[in-house]
Amino acid sequence: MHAVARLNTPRARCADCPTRHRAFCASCDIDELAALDRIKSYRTYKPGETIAWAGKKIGFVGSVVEGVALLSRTLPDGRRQMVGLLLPSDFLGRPGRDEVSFDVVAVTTVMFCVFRRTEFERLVAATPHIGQRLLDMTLDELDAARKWMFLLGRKTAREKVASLFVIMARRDAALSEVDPSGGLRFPFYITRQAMADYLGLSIETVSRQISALRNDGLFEITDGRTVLVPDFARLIDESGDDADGGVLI
Amino acid sequence: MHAVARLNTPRARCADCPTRHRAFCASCDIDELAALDRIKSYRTYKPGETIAWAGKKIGFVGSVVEGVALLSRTLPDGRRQMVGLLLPSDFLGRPGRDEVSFDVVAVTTVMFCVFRRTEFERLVAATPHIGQRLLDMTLDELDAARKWMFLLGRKTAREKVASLFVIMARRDAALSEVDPSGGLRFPFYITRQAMADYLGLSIETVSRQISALRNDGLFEITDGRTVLVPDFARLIDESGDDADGGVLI
DNA sequence: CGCCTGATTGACGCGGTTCAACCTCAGTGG
DNA sequence: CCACTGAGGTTGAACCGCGTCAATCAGGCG
Repeated sequence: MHAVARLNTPRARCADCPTRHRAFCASCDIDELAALDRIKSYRTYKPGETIAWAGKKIGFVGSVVEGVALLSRTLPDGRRQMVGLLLPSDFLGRPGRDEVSFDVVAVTTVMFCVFRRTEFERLVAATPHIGQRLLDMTLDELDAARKWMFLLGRKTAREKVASLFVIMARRDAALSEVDPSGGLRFPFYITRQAMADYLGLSIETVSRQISALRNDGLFEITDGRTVLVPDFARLIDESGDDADGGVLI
Repeated sequence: MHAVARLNTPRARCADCPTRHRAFCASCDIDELAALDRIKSYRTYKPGETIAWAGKKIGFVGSVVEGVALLSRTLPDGRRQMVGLLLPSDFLGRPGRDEVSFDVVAVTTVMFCVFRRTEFERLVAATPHIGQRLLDMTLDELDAARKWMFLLGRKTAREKVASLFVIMARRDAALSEVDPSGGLRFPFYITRQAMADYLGLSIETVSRQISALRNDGLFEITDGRTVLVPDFARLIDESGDDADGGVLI
């Protein structure tokens, strides 16, 4: 489904894009943005829609403008592992290869700013700092993936669940620019199934660990969608990360 | 320890480097190699030596010329997870940041071709296709890390161990350019501890699974250092990867 | 020979999965 | 208005895979 209707909104101009200063184009100047404007288009996906299949071709590359998508791999017997998240400003696809390695599925409605792959490759070749920015973003993702590997390989169920709440709190605090060190409150919409896929656990274990952490006073869940953390430092303790910030993302 | 002695060997010239066509400099021309020759130096580390500590600064960036190093993270309570491998042609460090996120330890004697970070950054800015090559290599590493996440999160101990043998076989076959589909034979020097750190298991479980796979005829270990796989397809079956090649690295 | 490091094997128990029952809540339609 | 339904979540009970602890073994080296 193409977001034709949106092409006339202010968002259609790169200079007004909400991800203008974080996406692959962060370091582009006015002229370069104009060049992007000429070759980009928008594409949106509905919640649950598959954006790309593991091992299959996608003809485009693109940057998330709004919404959330996730990368995962599923075995024929049903085992599923989430391996990454696409948030606004994250990039999907790579220059020089036309297939993706993982299933990409929209969680919310997702809007991408997309380019034909060959056209984008030409652009990168002509605009070196786009490549540099992509390199920087990719290195950050690699670090995050490796920290995640630690969680999957070595943390207990309780630590995994606590880690996830720490991450969600951090991410929310980063968006709303609140200091997360004291008590804090944030919304959460993720299902138990998604948490389980993320953490390499079963949904039952996730549910039990959430109950246990709640009983131990590490957080409350009011009205089912809002988490309230009275003492963030205690939650971090439970997450099993050492002091120097070995925290995901 | 600096490999001063080696500076007069043929290897000291980039054009003769064994990683010439695979490392970050793969797409450099003669003139660019000459520029690299001018600012590079070599540095070697002994087996077991720590090359960099997680969260600490390293003043240089560099490319592995020979040997093996590994990236890992260890918690104060001793839990350890390997999160990556540095093989010849792999790159350590990143432009624009002077600390590493993981411990880097030499497994064998490792020789790096190193650059001062600031100098390397200038080089990347002046030579765009170096950045592009780094991006490509980093994207490959990211894919590998994500496949590894699947292994850590969802595979059984038996599948993990089988996967590791598949990987070692593939890597050896790639080096010696032998078709791995039939029976094959390759050396292995990795300790149980390293395998356990790699797979997110205990050494005892690794040992038991190796015995089980051996008893089931999936491979033999002659003389303690050589693995013999009579039927590679069967081993792949046991690794739990689906057909389309969801295999690490 | 004794020592040390790495590997194997067994016994045991715990943490997390599996299977299953039940609960809540939001639609939906009579 | 309430019964019905289905999806997501919680909780319990039983099982078992893997970690832990410990004993033993094999090989390399002084």
